[in-house]
Order: sequence, then C-alpha cells, then structure tokens
Amino acid sequence: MSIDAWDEIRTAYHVARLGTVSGAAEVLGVHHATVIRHIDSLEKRLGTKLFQRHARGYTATEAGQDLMQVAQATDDQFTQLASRLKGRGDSVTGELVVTSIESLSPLLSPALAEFQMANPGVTVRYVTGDRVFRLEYGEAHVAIRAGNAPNEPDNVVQRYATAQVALYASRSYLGDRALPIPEEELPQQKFVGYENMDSRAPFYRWMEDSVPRQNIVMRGSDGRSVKHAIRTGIGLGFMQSWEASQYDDLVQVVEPKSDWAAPLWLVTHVDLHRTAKVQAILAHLKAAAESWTLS
Amino acid sequence: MSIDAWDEIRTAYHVARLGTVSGAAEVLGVHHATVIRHIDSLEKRLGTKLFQRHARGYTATEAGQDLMQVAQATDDQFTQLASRLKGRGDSVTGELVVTSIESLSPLLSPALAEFQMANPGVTVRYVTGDRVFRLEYGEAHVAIRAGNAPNEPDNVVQRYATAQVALYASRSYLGDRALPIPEEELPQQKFVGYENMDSRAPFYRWMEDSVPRQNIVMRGSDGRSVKHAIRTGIGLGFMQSWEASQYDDLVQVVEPKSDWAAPLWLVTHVDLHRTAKVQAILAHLKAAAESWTLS
DNA sequence: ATCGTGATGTGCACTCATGAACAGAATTAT
DNA sequence: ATAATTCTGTTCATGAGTGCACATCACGAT
Repeated sequence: MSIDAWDEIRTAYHVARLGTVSGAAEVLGVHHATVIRHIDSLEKRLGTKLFQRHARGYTATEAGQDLMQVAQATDDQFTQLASRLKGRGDSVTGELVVTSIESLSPLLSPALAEFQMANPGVTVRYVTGDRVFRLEYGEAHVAIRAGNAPNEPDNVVQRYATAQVALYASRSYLGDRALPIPEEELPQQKFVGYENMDSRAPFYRWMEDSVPRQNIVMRGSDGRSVKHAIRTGIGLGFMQSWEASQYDDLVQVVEPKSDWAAPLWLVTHVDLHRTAKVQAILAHLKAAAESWTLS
Repeated sequence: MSIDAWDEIRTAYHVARLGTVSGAAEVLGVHHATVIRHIDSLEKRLGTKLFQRHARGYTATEAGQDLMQVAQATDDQFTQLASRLKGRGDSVTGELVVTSIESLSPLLSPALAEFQMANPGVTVRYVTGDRVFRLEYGEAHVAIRAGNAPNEPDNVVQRYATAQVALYASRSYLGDRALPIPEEELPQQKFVGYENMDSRAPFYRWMEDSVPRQNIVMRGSDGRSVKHAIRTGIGLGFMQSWEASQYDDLVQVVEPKSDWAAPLWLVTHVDLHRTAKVQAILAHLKAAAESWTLS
C-alpha cells in the first residue's frame, strides 16, 4: 500500500509550506490549476482532507501538517542526494574496481597502490581471476586485457603497453650451460607451464606447439607458483621481464621471440569512460607504463 | 538546488530494486518505454549514470545504489504517512477544537470534559471569545453559535438546543418582594447588563429596548462578572436557567418571555463534517443536550 | 545449430495532464 | 463606497508524456 504519486506529495508540500496555491505554483514552475488538481487527486487518494480552502489560500489541516513534515524531510534528503551524486561525477572518490588476468598482478599492483596513495578518497579494489569480469554488468570500472584487441560492444578499448615476456631459468637449473641456448635445443629442456594454457597468451601457444607434452614437468594454476617453480630450478618458464629482473637467481635463456609479445589493452565501459574517476586511473596507468619501458 | 522530479526517483528506485526495466514497469503499472525515458531524464538531470545498461537488465552503479537507499527510506516514510492519514480519518484522535461564545461555557464545559474522558486519544481545545472563530480558516472543528441561524457558505449548520434564559435576582436584592414582579414594574428595577450588548442575543435586545439606560447600573465584560454582580445584589440580570439553578441565593423574578429564547446551532465546516472525529463530538453534544431539557 | 524467451530500445499515434483565459469571491487600499 | 489586488476554481485548446508495435540483442534449452 505504497503511494504512487510522489510528485503530488511534493506539490502538496509546497502548498502547505507557502500557504497559497498560487505561490506554490510559482515556485514549482507550473500553472496554479495544476496545483489544485494535484491536491484534489492526492486528497482523494489518501481519503483525507489535507487543506482548508478559503479565499485567502490553503491552510493545512493536521493531516496536511503531518504530510508537510514528512515531505520536508524527503526534500532535504533528495537535495543532499543530488549534491552527493553531482559531486561524485567530478571527484575521484568511492570505489574503483580494476580487473585483469592474474599474471599482470606484479605489474599493476604497485601502480594501483601509488594511485591510492595519490587519491586518498578512493578505495581501490583489484580483482583478478580466470573468468572475464564483464564491464557491462558493472563488475569493474576498468579492465586490463591481454592478447588480441577485445571487441565487445559498448566498451572503449585503448592500446596500452606491450607485456615483455621472455623465457627464464634459475642458475641452479642451468649450471654452467652457455647462454643463450640454441633454439633447436629448447624442446629438449624441462618446462614449467600454466594450468589452463588454452588462454589467448601467444607465448603459451608457442609452448604448447613447440614443447613435447612430457617435457612440461609442472603446471601452476597461478603466477606465484609458476614463479617459485622456476626459481627452484625445475625447468624453464615464461615470466614478465619486469618481474624477473628483480630476482638475481633468474636469467634469460634466449632472446625473446617477437610473437611472444602480448599487447595489453585498457578497456572501460562507455558509460563510465568519461567520468573523472576513470580518467584519473587511466592517466595514472599510462604514466606507470612509461616507467616500465625505461627499465 | 532541490530535485523537481520525485516520480522519476521513484521509477529509478524500482528499477534499482528489481534490476530490470520491464519488471519495474509492471510494478509501476506503466509501459517499459516510460521507465526508460524516466531513467534517461533523471540521469541527465543529475549528470551521473545511475545504471549500467545491458541486455539482461539494468544494474545500479554506486550512484544508483545510493539513490536506491534514499528512495527506499522515502518509500517507507510515505507508506507510513499514508496509513497514518488513512487511519486518522476513521479514528477519533488528535486535536479537536470547539468554539462558542463565552456565555455558553458553563453548559458546554462539562460535556466536553465527558467527551475527553470517553475518548482518551483526543485532546479537546475549547476556545471562547467575542470574535467569531472562522471555521473556513481551520481555526475550529465545530462551533456552537447562538441567535439567528448562521448563513456562511461551506458551513453545515444543525439546529442544536434552545438556551433557556431567564431574569434572575439575588434574595438580598429582592428582600421580601412578592414574586413574580409584574411586567409593568420591571423597567423601574436596577439591571446588570453586558458590555457589548450589540450582540445578536434576543434577551439583551429586549433589555436595551425596555429598560432605561440609567437603570442598567453595571455592565460586565464576561459571564462570571455578570453572575457575581447579580449574586451580590446589584440588580436583575439574565442568566442561563441551568446555571442559575445551581445557586440557592438566586431566584427567577418573572416567567421567561418566549422571545428571550436563544436558539443554538451546531456549525461545522463541510470538509470536516464527514470525519469520524467531528461526528463523534456532534453525537456527544446532542446527547448532552437531552439531559439539559430534563432538568 | 536453431528456436524460444525475455530483455532493451525506437518511431509513431494518441491520450491525458497541462497551460491559458476567464469568472468569482474576499480582502485591502484609495 | 468603490476600486484594486490577490486569491481560488472552472472550461477549453494544446502539447508533452505515454502506450503500442516492432526491431534488436543476449542467453539458454531443446
């Protein structure tokens, strides 16, 4: 039994507040006849007289005063809401959800942390996972995708950076082997792969095609386990160049092939792309990418 | 900077609550195209995207969820308001303002007190005064008027009772005079009158016409002072029979003339006459009048 | 693969709420 | 007293908002 004529309540509110139909009509920007009709309709709807009509104006009955108080509170809340929402569009506050495949985590995490430091009003949520988080369902504000250019409707995609990926091994695995390893000897090496290598990543496609299955001696389901396996010396494996360079015990075994390069894409939803919050994170991510290419 | 489209907020609220435009349209009883237009209009008005649109429905953004919470509270308050007002029309609660000329106070006060005892939910305000309290301004729910039948528009008037008025004097004034005093001797007596006797009361009109002005030795501005003056023995004066009968020292000096009788009228405003509260007080007042004629 | 279902989105005809004009009433000013 | 002002309230023409029909798309089941 809820009321389905909020505008009529709003009209009655201004009539009760000002005391006259004409005054309310002027404030509301409508004709006074409209105000009268709203009041009549609302009174019929509620089954109660809200106003005493006389030639000098409308005076609220008890019911009318009750309604005025409720509507007063409503008007205040709506006004606050409006200024909150208006501000939200132009300021960088609230939640900011970024998603990517898990393997980009070591690259993005520092940049996101920096962004949060620079914008204390925002709480960053960085969600990774195998399943693609869909922007059109509002699951994330911005996604970093790898591989071929995404082609989803209502998504604006920008070329981002190129993930430098190369084949690494630990010194304990290599021993005193000469580097680089000749390309024709690579298939005989032991490898560390990824659990579900049906991913679009081109370097994993190369591994599946070039390396005999029995030589992929371990598969990890996430980046950390793969990284640990390589450092332990189980075999060769792909890693982000940026991440691998942080570990002294890892060495690059061959010059990266050109088709291993995985292009990265910045993807946002059309509706959110214009907002200041999204623009801010995009600018920050691009700036962070500049520093990657330098190192 | 307040929002002037409450109905659109209501529409957006249901969309956010149900997740689909079609569902909201069904609940709201409008076409789904209308819902879409409301959302578009509201988003333009607020300058913020409230929903992520996709083929499976609308999911609320942060802004949309914020709006939903505010609107949820509003809906609750309006629902409570509606049930409150609906109930108020059928129950006898709240304020009840009764007005009359001051001289009827001794008659009405006991009846009003009884009414309040019988209806604890109501707070009775009994206002008396020389100035006529106007029902059309909402100053009172019911008025008891004396004299000629009131003829104001939008007022429903009912014949009530006849105020029994007679001429009284104290035993100290009369001494051992024989009663009743012959009518032709009355003008030579001393009298107690009323301050503003231009009132419509017929017995005061008789006094002005029949008694020489110098014999009206005192005039009171309210009923109590007139009563005290008569009891002190200053002269003859008009009193309500019902009130005078309570004082042993007062005696009726002549048989009441028929044209002294002042008819009483129950007056209510059209808008309030149908309400249960007004009907209750009217019934109670009529019942009280029954007991007067008995005594 | 194909069909079915349930959703959004858009152009067009129409209805209903709105606005303009006028009448009436009461209060205030001259 | 009379005029002027400021309200309410009603009638009628019009336009904005609504409903309808159809197109389109995504997902799921057969």
